[in-house]
Order: sequence, then structure tokens, then C-alpha cells
Amino acid sequence: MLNKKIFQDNALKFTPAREQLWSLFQDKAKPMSYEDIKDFISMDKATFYRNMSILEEKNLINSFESSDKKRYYEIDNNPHAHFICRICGEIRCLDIDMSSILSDVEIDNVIIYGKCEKCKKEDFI
Amino acid sequence: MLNKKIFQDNALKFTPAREQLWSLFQDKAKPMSYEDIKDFISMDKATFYRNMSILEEKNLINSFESSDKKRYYEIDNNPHAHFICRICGEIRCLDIDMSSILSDVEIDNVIIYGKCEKCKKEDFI
DNA sequence: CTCTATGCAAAAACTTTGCAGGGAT
DNA sequence: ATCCCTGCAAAGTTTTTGCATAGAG
Repeated sequence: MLNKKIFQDNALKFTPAREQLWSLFQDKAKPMSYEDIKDFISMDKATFYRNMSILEEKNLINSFESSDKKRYYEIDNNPHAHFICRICGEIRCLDIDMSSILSDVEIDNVIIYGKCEKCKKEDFI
Repeated sequence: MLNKKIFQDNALKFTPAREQLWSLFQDKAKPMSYEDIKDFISMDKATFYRNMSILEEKNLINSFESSDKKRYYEIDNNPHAHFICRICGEIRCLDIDMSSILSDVEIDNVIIYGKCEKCKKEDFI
């Protein structure tokens, strides 16, 4: 089984918790926090956070913290920048080439905060 | 006095705490957290945070949260992006125009996370 | 069988809030 | 005199840690 192989290749035991997390994050193509998925997984939050840290160390998962103080995780395929609306909290994935922005450093995350189109309009209401 | 006028123009009382904060953030041209300045101010942390929030509402101060979970503040003059090294925590102010990257939204903060030049080198030691 | 993974509960870290007293205008 | 400001202490929120038990290989 493919999922199992991914874990074994990384010297990680193939446990139910990890299988759940892995398939959930593969199905949803968006960043999600513990809060977002807690009702869809059956494991303690400590297990969630510990496993996500491990998967991140193995470069299988990326994460960033939003302005809502929560950490969002997503599968590491095709790294990209994120736009976060500080009004409604919407997180939008962006397809910007980050490497060209800045030389001499190794960029692994770009977060752009602002007001999304919708919230910008509602300012005038 | 200029400082006093700035506060009065914004319907804020000119108190010792605010005067301290304002001159400190004007002198230092870098983002600073409560931790960074607590030894140089004589006020409770609640007063610090409350005043910084107020100054931010009045658009006199900008802030962002770093990967160390601390909120950094700086004077609102000349808004700019920041690079934060996730290894050593260094915060570098950047002079990039991000507005062109993304349309339809109102950008007010850009944070680029990565590994700074120094920490990148030390990886190989 | 051995070593890693998990659940539970408590700790940690930074920021915010409630409240009562003090100070500016 | 009236509000706003401040200090203190306690609460709040998300993530992390310690420890005993369970489970994968």
C-alpha cells in the first residue's frame, strides 16, 4: 500500500492515527488546523500535534501559523505562498514564485496578510 | 511638542507610558516585542499591550507576529515586508513592493519565513 | 520482545481582561 | 468632576510535555 510505504521509507510506524492524518491531508487540498479537522479524526490533540511535527520534520507536511494563532498544515507537494484575510480569516493559496523575491536566503514560507476582496467591499456597507 | 500633538490629534491622552513607548519606537528603527523592551520601560505588560493596540488602531503603529509567537511592533512610517529566519529568529526589513503581486486585495503585511544567509551556511558545519 | 506511539492531564508561553484605584484635562 | 489610564492578578488560547499504557514490527 502506498501510504504505508511512505511511512516506512521515513522510518515511521504505520499507525491508524498517521493513516487518518495522511489520507485526510491528501484529500483536502487546503491548509487545515487541528480545530478544522478534530471532528474527523479519532485521536488526542497531543497525538495530532506530535504527528504533524514529525511529518513536518520529514518534509512530508508544511505548516504556518495564521493570525488566528492557529497552526495550519498541508501536504508538502508544490510549496506556495498564502494570502490570509485578517478580517474573515480566509486563507488563499497563491501561485507566486517565492525564490525570485529574495536572494541569499532560503525561503520556505510567504504569508501575505490583508483584507480580501469581499471584506474590502463590506467596509463600505 | 510634536509627540504630544500626535496623541492629541488622535484623541489620546499624553501619558508617561505613551510618551515612553512612542519615543522608544521612534528611536529604534526595528520591530520590537514586549520582551525586547521590557527592561527599558516602566509600565506593566498589560499597559504595554493595551497601548500598542490603541496605537495600532490609530494607524500609528504596525505589528506582526513572528514564529517565536511574540508580537513585534514598529512605527507605521513607510510600511514594508519582513523576512524572519526560522532558525535564529532574525527579523530583516525588506524593501519590496508586494502590491503588484496580488490584485483585488488590500495588503497590509508581508512576512517571508526562511533560513537566513548565516544559518544556511551553518547547516554545513 | 523492544521500542515507538498514544491518551490523558497538566504545563507553558504570550496576550487579554476584570477590577479598583489614580491621574489628566 | 469626569473619564480615561494603569497595575495587579487571574483568565484565555493554542501547543507542548511527562508519564504510564498500548501497539507496531
